[in-house]
Amino acid sequence: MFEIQSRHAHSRARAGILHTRRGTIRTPFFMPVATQGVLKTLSLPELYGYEQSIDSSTTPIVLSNTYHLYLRPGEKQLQSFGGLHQFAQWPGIILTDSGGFQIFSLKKLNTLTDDGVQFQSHIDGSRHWLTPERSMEIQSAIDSDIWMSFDYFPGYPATEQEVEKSVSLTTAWAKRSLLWHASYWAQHQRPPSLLFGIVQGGAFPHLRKKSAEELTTLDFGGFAIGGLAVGEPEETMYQAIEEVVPLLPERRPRYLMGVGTPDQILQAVRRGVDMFDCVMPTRNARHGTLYTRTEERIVSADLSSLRYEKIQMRAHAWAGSDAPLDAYCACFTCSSGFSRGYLRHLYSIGDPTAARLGTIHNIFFYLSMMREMRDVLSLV
RNA sequence: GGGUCGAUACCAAAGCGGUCAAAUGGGACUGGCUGUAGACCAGUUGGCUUUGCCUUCGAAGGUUCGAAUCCUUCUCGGCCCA
Repeated sequence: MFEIQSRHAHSRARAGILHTRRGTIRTPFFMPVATQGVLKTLSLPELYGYEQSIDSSTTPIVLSNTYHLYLRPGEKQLQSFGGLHQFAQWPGIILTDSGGFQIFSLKKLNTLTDDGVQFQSHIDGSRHWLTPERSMEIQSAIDSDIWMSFDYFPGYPATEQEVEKSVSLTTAWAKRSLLWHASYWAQHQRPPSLLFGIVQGGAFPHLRKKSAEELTTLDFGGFAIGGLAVGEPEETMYQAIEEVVPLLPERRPRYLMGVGTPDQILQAVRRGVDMFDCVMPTRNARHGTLYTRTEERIVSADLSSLRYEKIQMRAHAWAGSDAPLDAYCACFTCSSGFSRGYLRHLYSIGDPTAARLGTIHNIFFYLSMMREMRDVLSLV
């Protein structure tokens, strides 16, 4: 399922190939976040084309979300369309988050029990139960290719007691997720989806260890590190990664959930992480922050640093500027010849086109950066 | 020419004797966004030697302990009558 192709001489970084039922992906990779089956301003077929144009040797992938798709359009519609791939016209790979993160991000709207969570919809206030089994069931309706087990993350900061509870609940729920997944695919002839477990434990080393040890006794297709980049110091996050990675099986992909900035991704790759997702490139694009290269290559040849700038497109500094957004970028936005002055104008008047052009560019930046990392790792 | 209403910070617009450097919008400027509820949120928007001081509410006078708020004249604008 996962093959390691090469290892970096000066870090734990590795290049590999993850086999899924819908194609293979080269690692390390980044998944754009299409929570509700769209990349907010960009349709999935558009994204597919962009992903392919950046690296044709790997299958495009996006992340989507169980909770959000359950509320709208709902399992029935997803099933009648034959899953999210057909519904959203996405021929690539889909990884679905389990909805566990929404226990945290929508915590004012739910009640936790050992069995699962009762959510109050953020849309109309209606009440819904989400359990490990329901999460699996919904992911089966979405028909995604990589499923995440239903986990519980208490937020940060959290007391040792709260984190302990999140670890034990996450392990219990991981077992239930795994059981459901196994029995579901035993009854179906199609190639099965992968199921990943999620390590919790917050900033407590012994709890991270406990969580990793408990989960790795289970037969997951990959392992995620959850509950990081939520307000803790960056150094704490790196320490947690360094503690957890050696406890995870070498022959399974490692996924750092929700991370992060370009630098954080590089640092995590160096610490042995293979997969990432983050709303940063897309949300920042909508809000006017764009990433640009300062040299032709973003990633340094020794995988030690990145060369880029983060710019505020709304800033007065760009008013009237005829400079290109990013002279080294091949994305639609950059190759169309728009000046920074014009792009600033679009952000300034609040036209949705600004969000679109910015999203295309930032996604290109992130995916190009990952491609460069893979290229560097493949050369060693 | 007569009458009448109005003139407040970048714009619009509250305030109608002290608690006003002046509500609220908009605009502008700065930031922030990390398994996406939120194409959003936050801060600043007269000056300074900033727990306070100075200048400001069309202009000039005046009343008052105290005026953006009351009075007089003027300037400009809207409306009505000639």
